[in-house]
Amino acid sequence: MKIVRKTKSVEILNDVFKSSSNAFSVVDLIDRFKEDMNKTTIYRILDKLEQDGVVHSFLGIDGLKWYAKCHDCSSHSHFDTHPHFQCQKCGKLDCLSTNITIPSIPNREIDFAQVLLVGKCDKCIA
Amino acid sequence: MKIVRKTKSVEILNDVFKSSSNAFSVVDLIDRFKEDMNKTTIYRILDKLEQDGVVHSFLGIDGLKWYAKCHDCSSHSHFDTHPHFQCQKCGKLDCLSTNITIPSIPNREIDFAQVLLVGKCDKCIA
DNA sequence: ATAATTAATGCAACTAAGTTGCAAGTATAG
DNA sequence: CTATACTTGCAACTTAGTTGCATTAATTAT
Repeated sequence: MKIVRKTKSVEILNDVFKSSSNAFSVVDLIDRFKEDMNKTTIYRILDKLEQDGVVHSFLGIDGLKWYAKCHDCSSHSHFDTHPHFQCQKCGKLDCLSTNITIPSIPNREIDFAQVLLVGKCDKCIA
Repeated sequence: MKIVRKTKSVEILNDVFKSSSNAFSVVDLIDRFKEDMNKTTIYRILDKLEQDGVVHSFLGIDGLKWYAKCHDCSSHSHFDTHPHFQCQKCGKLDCLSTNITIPSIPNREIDFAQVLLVGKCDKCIA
């Protein structure tokens, strides 16, 4: 359920998120660390990091799973309400700091929201 | 690219969206019409209906593809900016009529947004 | 420091959504 | 009614993500 032992794999993945505020897709991480660890291990460690409140996860426009460092997540509220932006051209994805106000809907309990803005990033606009 | 011939399968799927404003997952539709048509056919027809501006598609919280009738979609702007609500307990998903204002982000071109609110529906709150 | 405990890992096999190529069927134009 | 070309079914495939189990390794107790 939580990360208990400091293994090499845990360290590697922790470093990824410590050294960058970017978001990373699991598919990218699997490819990037295919020499270092098995994809199963990656899935399992990311899952635990999320439960520990270190990262949060969400889906990109193609349904792939992405992870990024948590800023305001506790292990109780895993879900940021900040929007994510994905470039349709290069596929890159960022967390935006803009906060989104979630409308409250009558007769419904809203636990969290996923807001994905899709378009072109600065490098791909030209 | 577009629907050209009125086949039985096209009629069946068209009726689904004509007779209801609900959203339907492809997986559900495949199961529901497994006697009537092949899953490949369903994927292909839904794809065309979307290009024709009859329905719009989006991903649910589990990454599954959903379709719902378009209200304000033209075949040029396929993407509604209304939010979708999915119940975590029963899995049901609705289009909400509330409009969401998409923030504009400096140095980025935003083409469309996907807003998914996740929580409990009226029947599952109790 | 060493042994015992138990979590973490690798591997292979699996599941499920969605896609593709091709042969056969069928709606429509003429 | 025939020819054309769109549509369908089928089987095989791709890919993300999951599971079970035997093995390895981090941590705790001795």
